[in-house]
Amino acid sequence: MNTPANTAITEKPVTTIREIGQHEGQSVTIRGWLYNLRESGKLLFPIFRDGSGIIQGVVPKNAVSPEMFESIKNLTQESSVIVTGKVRADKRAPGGYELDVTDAQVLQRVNPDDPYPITPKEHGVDFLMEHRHLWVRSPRQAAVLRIRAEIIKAARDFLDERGFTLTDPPILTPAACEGTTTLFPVDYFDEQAYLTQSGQLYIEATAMALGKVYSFGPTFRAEKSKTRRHLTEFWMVEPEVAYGTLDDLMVLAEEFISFIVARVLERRRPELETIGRDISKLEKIAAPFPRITYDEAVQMLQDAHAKGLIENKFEYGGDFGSPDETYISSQFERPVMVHRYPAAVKAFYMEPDPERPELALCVDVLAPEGYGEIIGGSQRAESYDLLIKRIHEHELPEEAFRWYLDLRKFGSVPHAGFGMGIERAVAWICGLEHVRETIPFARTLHRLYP
RNA sequence: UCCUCAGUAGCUCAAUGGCAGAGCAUCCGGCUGUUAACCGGAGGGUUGUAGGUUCGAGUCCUACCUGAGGAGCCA
Repeated sequence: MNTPANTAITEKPVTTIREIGQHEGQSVTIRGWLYNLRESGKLLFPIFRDGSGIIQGVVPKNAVSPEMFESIKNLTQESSVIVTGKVRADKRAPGGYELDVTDAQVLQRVNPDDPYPITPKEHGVDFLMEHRHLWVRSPRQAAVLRIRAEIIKAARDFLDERGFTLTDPPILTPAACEGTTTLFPVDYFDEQAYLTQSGQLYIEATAMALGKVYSFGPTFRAEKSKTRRHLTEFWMVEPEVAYGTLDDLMVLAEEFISFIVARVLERRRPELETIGRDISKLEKIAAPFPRITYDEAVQMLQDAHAKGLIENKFEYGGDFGSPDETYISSQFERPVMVHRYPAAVKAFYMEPDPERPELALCVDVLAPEGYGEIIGGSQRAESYDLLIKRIHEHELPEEAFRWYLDLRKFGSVPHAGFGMGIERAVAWICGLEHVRETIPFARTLHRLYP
């Protein structure tokens, strides 16, 4: 960090607030922003943040020049500043250390006539989302974004270490995986293209080439959903395994999630504490996860209705609604894997259960604490004849799936894969109310700005 | 698409149909250990928009706009 460019500004070692404890008793420089300023007569308490943490500075009037004292006293919230001072351990400081400020170079002072809008007070959702580009500076939001990054790294490390190859599917696609009403259309020269809903069909192709593959990227759904679990643009990680079966997939899913949670607990505990997550709930997350069939889940729901625990009676054959998923997941402390749904309510590309062909070899992983479905996966239809029949049944354009059907003509094998929604996983692991806080700039039904 | 709720100062919110207010933020003043500091003072408003009822509307009625939560659909 101590490059010539930095030493031009100051001769003291440049450090971060996170690592400032290593410099106790020394004079150091930190580069950041004013988070808040308290004063008590001839004593100033400027609080600085630098992206790594927060530290309180102390400036007695008689310790610095009158000009320096005035300069710090006139600092406004979020003014950028390079601060030099001596690191001192102090029991009164929340982070354990304070900085006895000797110098503060103001790069840009925020104009008090147009002050920083996000004050250290309560704000509403609409206001914060309108100022998301500034809201990300808040300690809580910064912690969530660090955990998100850790979850993504953990997901990729897990797959990379197990012999999966990252193969990036296209974002611009000619057709839908599922219904066309949920696609975002874009002009593609003289043709109509759509933003991808899932990389799945493409990674089925690369799985036939490379064996074990995954994709990680943005996906888009034009669903008019206004709930705490929905974004129109969200990120998915999707592994796909040639010669994989539904049973293989469930083992992969539970090990995958367990690895990610363990990694966050290992490396992002301070951030989990910053956001006030109940860590004991995460410490219970370890494979194996409970597995129940769709039939068993339906029985649970009908028993619950009989006992008056849930409002609506669930009819066999339908897909679970949000309240149903919440009830099922609330019965377990670990994620629960629900498998073998009726094929009629699932996507066209799923392999039927050979023992009960009306069921699909699929699995949904429901996160605990009511966070709903974080993973959906299946063994894929293997036979050309079945697949083309399903494409027709779902009234999908056969022409657009010509290449996909080729995969069943040229060495078709059993294969399986799943997709995990990053934002829902982050919301669950962080214990957040809404997925909009799990991504730097959320795209929701009514928000395209900032 | 449907259901519910909300829109008043920069922000968070008050105001029985009867003078539009408080806290925070901003500005001025005070305080040598403050922890969303505190104390005193100042400035700051076309009450989302358009109609209607009424002696009188922030408040009641209608329509619309914007946002939030939920349903459906989904990760």
